[in-house]
Amino acid sequence: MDMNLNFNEIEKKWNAHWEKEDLYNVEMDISKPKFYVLDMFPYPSGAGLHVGHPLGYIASDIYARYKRMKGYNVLHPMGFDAFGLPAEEYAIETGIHPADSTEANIKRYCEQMKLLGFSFDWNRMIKTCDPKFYKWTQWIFTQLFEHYYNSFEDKAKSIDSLIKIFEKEGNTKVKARHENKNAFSANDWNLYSDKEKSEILMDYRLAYRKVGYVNWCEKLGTVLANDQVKDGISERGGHPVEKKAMTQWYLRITAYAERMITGLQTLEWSDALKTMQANWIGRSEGATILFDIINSDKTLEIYTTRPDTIYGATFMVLAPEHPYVAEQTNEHQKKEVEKYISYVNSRSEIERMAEKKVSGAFIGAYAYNPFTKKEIPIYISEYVLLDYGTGAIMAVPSDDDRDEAFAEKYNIDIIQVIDKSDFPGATLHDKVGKIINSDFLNGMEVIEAISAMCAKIEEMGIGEKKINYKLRDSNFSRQRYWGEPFPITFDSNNIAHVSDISELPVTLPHTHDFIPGKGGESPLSRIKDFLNPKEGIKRETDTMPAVAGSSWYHLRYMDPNNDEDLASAEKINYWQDVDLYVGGAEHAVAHLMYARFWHKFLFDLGKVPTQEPYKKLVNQGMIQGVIEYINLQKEKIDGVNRFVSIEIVNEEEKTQWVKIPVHVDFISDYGSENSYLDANGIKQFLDWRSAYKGNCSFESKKGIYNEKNLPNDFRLTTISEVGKMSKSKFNVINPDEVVEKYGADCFRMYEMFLGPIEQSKPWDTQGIDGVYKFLKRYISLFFKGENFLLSSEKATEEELKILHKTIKKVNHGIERFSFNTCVSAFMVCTNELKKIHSNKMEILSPLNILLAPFAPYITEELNSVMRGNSRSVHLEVYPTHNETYLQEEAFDYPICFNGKKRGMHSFPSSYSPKQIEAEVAKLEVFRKWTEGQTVRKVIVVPKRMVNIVVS
RNA sequence: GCCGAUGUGGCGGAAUUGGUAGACGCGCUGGAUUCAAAAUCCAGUAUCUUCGGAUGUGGGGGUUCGAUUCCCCCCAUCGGUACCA
Repeated sequence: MDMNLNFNEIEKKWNAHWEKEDLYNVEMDISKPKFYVLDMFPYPSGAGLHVGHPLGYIASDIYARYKRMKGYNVLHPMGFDAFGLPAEEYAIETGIHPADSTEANIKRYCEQMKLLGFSFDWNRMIKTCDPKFYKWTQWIFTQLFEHYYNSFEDKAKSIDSLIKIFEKEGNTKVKARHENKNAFSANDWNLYSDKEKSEILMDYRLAYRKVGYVNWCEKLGTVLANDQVKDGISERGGHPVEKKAMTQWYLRITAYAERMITGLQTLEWSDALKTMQANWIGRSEGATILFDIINSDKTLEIYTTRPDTIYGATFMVLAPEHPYVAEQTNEHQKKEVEKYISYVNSRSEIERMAEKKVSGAFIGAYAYNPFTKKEIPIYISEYVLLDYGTGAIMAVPSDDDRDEAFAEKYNIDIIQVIDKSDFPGATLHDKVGKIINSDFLNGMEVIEAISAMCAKIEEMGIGEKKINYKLRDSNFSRQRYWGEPFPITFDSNNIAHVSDISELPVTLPHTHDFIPGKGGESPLSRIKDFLNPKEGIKRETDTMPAVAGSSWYHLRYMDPNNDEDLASAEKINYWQDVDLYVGGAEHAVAHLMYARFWHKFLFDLGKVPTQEPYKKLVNQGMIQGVIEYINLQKEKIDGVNRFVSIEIVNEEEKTQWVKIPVHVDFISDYGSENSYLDANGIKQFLDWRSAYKGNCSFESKKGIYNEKNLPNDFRLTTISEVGKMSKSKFNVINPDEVVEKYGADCFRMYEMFLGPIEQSKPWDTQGIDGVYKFLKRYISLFFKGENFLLSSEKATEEELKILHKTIKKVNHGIERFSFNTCVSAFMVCTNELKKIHSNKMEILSPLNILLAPFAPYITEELNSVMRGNSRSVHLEVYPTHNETYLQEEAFDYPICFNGKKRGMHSFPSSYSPKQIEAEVAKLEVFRKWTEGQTVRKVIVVPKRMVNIVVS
């Protein structure tokens, strides 16, 4: 072995070795406790793995290796989230089939990941686009279709059992999550046609079809989920999005809203994430109240969280789309209402978000306030949303700022009903104060009044307590090619049927005609064999969204090749749930909500033994890239493009310049404040953007040059901005070159050394030399001169202290997920051992084991030389520290008076604080110091100080 | 607006969770080695200072013998979210 290790060589050697030995293969083993460490699997993008991806993978790998060495049976798999829009967009651009580009990207990702020495069990690799995998995604969908949510038992039950109830007693006694409120008897049910029955059942299913307003993106040719739309623009591609009524598949996630809220308490997730989820679900307690409409037999149902303020309700507001608008508007107001509705429809999503105007129209009808006994006008306004609550509100201008603004604009009475004078800091939203002007509620506190009013309306039979959620059922249809087909067929009556398990998977047909159809036609509808498998049978041609596969993939890793079940009961029972889940916070809502929902559903089916899929979750921060631009003058001068170094562009003229992004590969001093393009970089830039070739000038303090006469020391300073690493910003840094230069171990340790993994930070390689130096110094511990030489002498007390101190710090650091402090501990340890020229086997062997999860290659190599190729260092037991070596014989205690240091004294470190206190009192100096003062107390902080408090 | 997080040297960041703030690394300064460079090693590196100290963890107050850590108010940055009744 050579002291100047060739990292790339030993990486290749050990990778091959580990693969041959199948070192990281894991099987069920009931003799060991299990531990499941999971990374959010990546979407295999064309840009390859960038330096940000591995941040989480390295952390989870260290933890997985650590747990394995602690005696756990660790499941640590990796796979690919392979369905989705980007591959399809790429396919439309290039004609390359998504299956082919995805496969190529996966291959590249695998190679890159293997390079980094992760201990994944590659035998368990999964891809969501693999029919063997999506067979079970489809199967779960069939189960959602075949179940409804029984609110009485608070779990999903089969549709068959619901049909039996309908046949016996109709739907009046059924407590379930559904939308339609029409009641029917057993007799009614039995007389319904198949078509009618199927429509009623559809209203109960957990996977159902309905007409809904969806986010339609014409450019992408598909429907998008709410969280794929940002500011009225699609997250992917930035195209405009509009509301459109379409018949779509939905998943009744709202049925699980309550369980998803309560479940949060059991999770070891960050508070930030838990509140994000809680806000997304948006639970609110309130009541529905019925208001009679004057001169009509109809009643208007509203939802409010503040029934106590009903004496202040001076008008009603409906959503413009509310069904009553058409039937209750009187002749006189018709014109105005129609005008308002067309105004609302003309306003795009973006406009509505940008400017919130107070606007509305009176429909000419009145409602009867059952408490004030007054007739109050009914308005429509866009600030009331159709799909929240009942789509109608009682407006209390004294206690809601939107209602107040509306009342002011339309000159409606405002009646104060709450006296908040006892609560000076309280806002309109705070539920505090005394009720006034409210008859029987007068004098009550708000909280008290709410329950009194709830009781009253229930007694009067005009309303009831109700819990509402902001969470909406999730749209599950995409009119796209590259996704899981639905296991659904329609018969000649257009009744939907799910495929039997024997017919699964419904394979995605191979075609090159994957361009989205106009107006929401799915590409699959153009494939006749797929569309009409049999005479009179039509298949569903939409596909599932990308979140489908990732909602349950954690279970498939447990038993990835099972053709009989999504995973065998035995294996699910053994592996249970994910103990540690690591991934980016960008999936905080969508993916984690779906996964929790599906997991709970599978729990109801008895498929999984746990309520929650991911026990502990760590969100790694993003490693951002620096985007580099050069300045180009907007106007060409004599047909010449003028590029100017930023230090000579002055502030006022900034508007005359445009920023041209430059590929980071051409930049010198990348990531530093003074990054620049040198002459060579400019040449590369011109080869890359050949349109500028031969017609541009470059200017810096040095002077103006063209590409032909550029001096070698020319520098064009660039503008650096921190932003997401992305192919389109030309700032993706792949780990490959870093690994080639410094080695995988160094790359791993450097990424951990950057700081806490939860934090986002821009990538820079400024400090990587420090880690590289550390590794070289570490290796040099094992050498004397050029020769590998370790001493078998017994270790000294001092050496043992250094070792055990490090073991303690590293163990503690790993447990807290604070890997940067672990790396520091290794550096300190190496420096200290180096200083005393320690080269004892007894010290270096355990130290090497300690370092193994961080630097798997180097430690394996050293281990094999040290112990003669015996056993992989990764199969060793992780060292634990021995307290006795950490104790010092004596410790110098600063003696302080009221916190001020007055002297030092040495006490044996085995002394307890009490013993020290007694000893201090006996000291000669103590008497001298305390003369004439009262000693209030003596505080002994072990290994820190003795403080004497006097007054 | 609301919710959440963060704020410590020139920089990335430590601090055993209330106990000597600035570990470790980068950068910088000086030195050794070298014909020279790289590499390596050694020393120094918060600020002010009359060299005894004084001041310092975004700002202001509080609790405490003692606060980066706990409490209250304010400021800044980042992330999420928004007519949700």
